[in-house]
Amino acid sequence: MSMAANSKRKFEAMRNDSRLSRMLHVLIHMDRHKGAATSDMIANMLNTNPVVVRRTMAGLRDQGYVRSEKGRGGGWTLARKLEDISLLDIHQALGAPPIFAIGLTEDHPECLVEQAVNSALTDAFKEAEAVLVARFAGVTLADLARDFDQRFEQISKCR
Amino acid sequence: MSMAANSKRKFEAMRNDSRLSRMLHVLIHMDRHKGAATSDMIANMLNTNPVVVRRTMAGLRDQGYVRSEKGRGGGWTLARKLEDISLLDIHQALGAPPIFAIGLTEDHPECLVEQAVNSALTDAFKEAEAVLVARFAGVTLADLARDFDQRFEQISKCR
DNA sequence: ACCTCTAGCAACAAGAAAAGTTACGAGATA
DNA sequence: TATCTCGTAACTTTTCTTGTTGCTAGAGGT
Repeated sequence: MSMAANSKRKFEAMRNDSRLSRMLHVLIHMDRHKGAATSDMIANMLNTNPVVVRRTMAGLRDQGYVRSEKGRGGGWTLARKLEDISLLDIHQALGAPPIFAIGLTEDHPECLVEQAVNSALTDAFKEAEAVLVARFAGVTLADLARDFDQRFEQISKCR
Repeated sequence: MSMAANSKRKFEAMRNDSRLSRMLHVLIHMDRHKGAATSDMIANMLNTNPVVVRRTMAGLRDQGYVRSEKGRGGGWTLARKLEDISLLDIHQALGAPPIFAIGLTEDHPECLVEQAVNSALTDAFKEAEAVLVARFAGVTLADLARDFDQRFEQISKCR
């Protein structure tokens, strides 16, 4: 029963890039778990498969946020404290994928109308992106963990 | 030579939704053009084909920003003045497509960690979206046209 | 030594989404 | 009536991301 792990969700092919959300989820769980988490375990948690996990976590490893160890007893461990990892860090470790689903056209670079349109749109997008990046930079995984604690407390109280 | 129009760009299938950019481009040109623009003409301008143009412009027509007329001499005309159309109007007329390429996960709605993560992310996205929407609402097509005029003037001066 | 567990990696398959395409219908005008 | 034009449905193409398989290599335990 060692390698009976993966594949649950076959369809429903993700219109959005949910890697950031997933990695944040995983990292916080890793912090609590204490002990290496195997790709298989993580894949189960995310309803995906171990190869996808390794693929995605590779970026985090390269940036020094997690470590991976081969062999028996190996797996993934946090390489930093949660308070030293921001949402922006993880976003960038994932390769800073495009934030916006809306894009510009470059069909007629010399067209002054196109230039005016693109200029207005890029200004707006840059402004929104700056806000998002600032937000991401200002939130650490420790903040999320604290939020978790509060939610847990809240639920405990209600019983 | 009447119907030798469409298809230039076969490949390069658009990673982003560029409909907003394209429609803005078209609308401003329509304002200058004076006279109905056929889907074929517009398709040529955008390096696409007439059916895609109709499909996209349908939303703008339904919201009253443009009119379409069938038959000889028909085509598309502006139904409002440029100063009465904002970028936000067009975005919404296109069905308010998703702005962000990054999404959340709902794998474990009961998981408090996931809740904490999603809460932080949605807050950030909402804030960024509010900024973008405010920007879009504050810019009219007339503003873009003015920007065009300035660029044109600039170029004329440089000669 | 050998066996098992683990990540790393490359290559391929699958599924979905957006755009492109084809085909035909309906209205308008000469 | 012939032709131009949009309206629309159905199908195809292209591309992206993820999922999957198969193999290599390293790390322990037995």
